Amino acid sequence: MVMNRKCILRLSRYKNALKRLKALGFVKVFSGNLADAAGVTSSQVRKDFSLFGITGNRRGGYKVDELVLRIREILGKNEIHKVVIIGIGNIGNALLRYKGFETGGIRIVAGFDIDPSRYQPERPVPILPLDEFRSYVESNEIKIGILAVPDVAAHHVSEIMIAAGIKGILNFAPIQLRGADDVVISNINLEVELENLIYFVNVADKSVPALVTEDD
Amino acid sequence: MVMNRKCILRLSRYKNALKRLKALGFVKVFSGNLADAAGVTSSQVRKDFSLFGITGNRRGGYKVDELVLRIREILGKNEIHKVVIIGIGNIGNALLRYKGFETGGIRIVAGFDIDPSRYQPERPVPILPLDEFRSYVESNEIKIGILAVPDVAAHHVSEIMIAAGIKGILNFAPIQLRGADDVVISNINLEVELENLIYFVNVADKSVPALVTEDD
DNA sequence: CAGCTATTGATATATTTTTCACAATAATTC
DNA sequence: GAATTATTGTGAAAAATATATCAATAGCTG
Repeated sequence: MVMNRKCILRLSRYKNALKRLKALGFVKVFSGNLADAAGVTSSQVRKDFSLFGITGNRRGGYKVDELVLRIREILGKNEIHKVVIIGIGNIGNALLRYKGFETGGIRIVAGFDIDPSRYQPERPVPILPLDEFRSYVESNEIKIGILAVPDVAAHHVSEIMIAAGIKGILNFAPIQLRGADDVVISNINLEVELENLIYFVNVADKSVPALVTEDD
Repeated sequence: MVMNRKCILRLSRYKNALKRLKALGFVKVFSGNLADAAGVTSSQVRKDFSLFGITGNRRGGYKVDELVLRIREILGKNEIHKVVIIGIGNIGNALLRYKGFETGGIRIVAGFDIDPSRYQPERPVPILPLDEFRSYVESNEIKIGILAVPDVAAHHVSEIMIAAGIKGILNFAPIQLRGADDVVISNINLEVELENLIYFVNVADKSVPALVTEDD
């Protein structure tokens, strides 16, 4: 089965698109509707679905509720997933306070930092010393962590995370971390993204054909 | 010339890798060094370079300083690029205060919001009423904007940005925005990224071969 | 300074990803 | 309820992307 990261990313987008379509009153959708809402082709939608064995009705499309449930199941979103953050600076703090995950089965449960002035162990989402990271992760069976420390610390901290048993890291530090054998790492690099925009805005200025980019 | 978004993203990463290699004392690099540092193959590095007419010396590799300068030139990073943010909530505020752009030629110059309690017009990086967005963008010739408003407002605000003359949008709202003809949009969707990690961590649990993902 | 060696740059090959095309078929119409 | 139509599901084709190969050659060695 040829099923890759991009395909999963699209699955998440389909789920989001479905949420919007549902809010608009859709009870069933056709691959074309979803394609429009998610910004892809209808072939792509059907192909993606076929990879995961998602089926609809010929001529009848897909029932929105069933489809959402099926996608959530594939994405493992029918359970709650606990997530921790290391590095409670600007970005880490913002993510710690970010609302809007919970509906989707993602719950940020704790933050960690080395700076004692940032500790807030009594809060509902506590900010704890980095020293306590490993025991917390182990006793709470955390698998996913967000890394939001300065670049110089990033590699070191990623090793701490992996040693503690974290299996998925969302990395905001501006260095490209590489996953170990059984650890998945997603890198989000704001500067790289902005550089990309700058590049394409510049070439557009030079009247090269317009460009639209997707994330992935 | 087959030059796509991914290729530009890699160019940014090469630049970052070069910065690190330089700090390590490298004066010249071979495609293999860069490949290792950036997590790609050496063929990929040379292919990317050839697309932009970047040349080295056979047997002599590439001179780090020249290479960095050339890449910066291609990315348009030898000038300062002014960036604005709309939506000074958690994320927007964090980005407004984020250090580490300036070295790279990116400067966040102002934030905008509809909530008067957030206005701070006297700060070095002022937070201004959204009403003033258009005139500010026009008189300061801003081309790049970060969109960090709640999902329900995202589409509307993106139209305001485009109407004001913004040509590149970095979108943090959890809906997939689509670019107009001459507007480039990059979507960063935290929930989608986390869902992705969750998926791959889950399949890894089920002892499927290990997966490592790259951003893009 | 002739021969050797490592590396680029370019072309060819392989792989991955997307789109196309259409048979199968479920809903709708008459 | 037969004919028609719209939509899925999938295998084949095309396009895009990445890797491998190798001749050309710049630098190194003795």
